[in-house]
Parts: sequence; C-alpha cells; structure tokens
Amino acid sequence: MQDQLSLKFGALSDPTRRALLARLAKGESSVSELAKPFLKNMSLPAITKHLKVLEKAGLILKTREAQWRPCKLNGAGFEDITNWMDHYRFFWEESFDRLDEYLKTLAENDTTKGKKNGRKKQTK
Amino acid sequence: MQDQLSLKFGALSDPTRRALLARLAKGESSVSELAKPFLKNMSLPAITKHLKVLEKAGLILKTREAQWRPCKLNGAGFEDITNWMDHYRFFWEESFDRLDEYLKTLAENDTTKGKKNGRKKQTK
DNA sequence: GTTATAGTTAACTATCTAGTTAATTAACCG
DNA sequence: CGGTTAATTAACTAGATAGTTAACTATAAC
Repeated sequence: MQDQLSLKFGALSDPTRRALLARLAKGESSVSELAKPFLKNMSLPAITKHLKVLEKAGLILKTREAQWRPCKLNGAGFEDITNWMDHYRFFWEESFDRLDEYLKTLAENDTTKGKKNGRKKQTK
Repeated sequence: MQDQLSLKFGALSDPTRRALLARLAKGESSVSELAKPFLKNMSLPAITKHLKVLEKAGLILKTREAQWRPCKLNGAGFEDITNWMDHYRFFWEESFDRLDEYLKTLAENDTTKGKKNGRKKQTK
C-alpha cells in the first residue's frame, strides 16, 4: 500500500486512529495526553505506532517541544480524500433522491402530500 | 476491523478496489467485464475477492442475472464516510485559508527573508 | 447429456498489521 | 550527577490481507 490515497484510507480504517483524529480536531495535544483514554486497552507504544501511521499518511503533523511531541491535524492532508469522495457524492445524493421518490409514493397512497426533500447528513 | 466505517475505509485503501469503483461509477457491470483491465496483473479470483470486500463494506450491490453477477455502486453506502469526512472538511478548508494568507504575505513583502514556519510534508 | 461460459470456493503462501514487553533515547529538574 | 517524565525503538507474535492455482457450481446452448 504505497500511494498516498491508499495510505490515507488505510490510516482511517482503524477506530483508534479515527478517535485520535477526533481528539486532535479539538486541538493540539501531546502523545501521552492523546494516549490517556486508550491506556486501559492498549500500551503507549501502540499509540506511538498509530500516530506514526497517521503522520505517514499526512493526516497529522508532529513537532518537538522539550520532551513532548505535540501533534495536530494536518488540514491539507484531507484534501485528496475529500476530492476523491466528491466523485461519489453524486451517487450518494442520488440514493437520497430515490428514497425521496419512494417516500413520496408511499405518501401519495396515503392521501398525504409529500414533505419537501429533507436531505440531511447526520444519521450517526 | 469490524465496524462499518472501518470496513469502508479499509475497502477504499486498495487501488484496485478504487479502480473497480471508478469503473462502476460509469455504470453497472459484470464480474468478468470488471476484471478485464486487471487480468494482466492478477487472476479472476483476486477480483472476486476484491468485489466481496466492497460488497461487505456496503459500497457495491451484486445481483444475479443468468450466469452473470452484475455489480453496481451502492450510493447509500457512501453516506457515512461522507458524513465522517465532513467533520474534517473544516480543517482542510482552513488550511486553504492559511495558504491564502501566506501567499498574500509573500506578495506583500516581495523582498522577504525566511519562511516563517516551514510546512514540511509534501502534498505530492 | 456434453460442452462452454461465468463466477466462486478451497487450500495454501507471503507479507502486512496491530499489538505486546523490554530496552533505549532525550529533555528537564534538583 | 542521578532521577523522572516523555516518547521511541527493538524484537517478537497472532491474526488479517492479497495474492496464487486448482477444483468446483451454475446457467446456457447445443
């Protein structure tokens, strides 16, 4: 898995790494601070490795400050995956349209009028 | 790697699978038709496996028609990854803003000295 | 039924991944 | 200096992944 896009998607395919990113989305943080919530489930070297994967993928940046290694999100690192995703956004939205149509059909048989297209993200 | 999001990102972390999706974005296709461009580099069972990964991740749908197994994109399967990405879109866009500002700075003092904060990590 | 086409499954292998513990490097503190 | 804190590196392991070839299933076509 050598190309950047594969490295990035690969990096995102692990829940621990996604959780680390979520934490970093709230602000810069040191390795041990980042590790804290995970130390019940895994060791510090495991976190070091996860961070290295994220760094190689270009999703985070690591700097040095005394004995700490503050990490932060690398916003620019999300560009290419976002661009890739955008090619498929159409299909996803289309699937909403089809759902809309289906619901409208249901609604019609119900003598009720359709509500207007509530396309929303967040389904969590 | 069990959760859906991990399955999806994992599925996307392979260039062959992304190429298969790109092909399917142009329309439904059978397994051997999909496989054709890859048969110089890998066997048909390899493609069967890749398709299975994509199917398990919910990114494609496979049906039956006589002896063929037409595959197509599952638009709805892209929803959760798109939603996940949207949480980070802000950071990516922010990085554009910073770049803008930086370029503006350059433009202003054309005779400048050093770069203030070397962005390392290429974007390739 | 036999043969051809489309695709999957089985069995195996090499490499990668995600974790471990133990040892090591590096910076700071008194 | 010696000790503490922060983090990495090394060496190893279990299990997943991506590929192989060979054998199999299923539908169609004669």
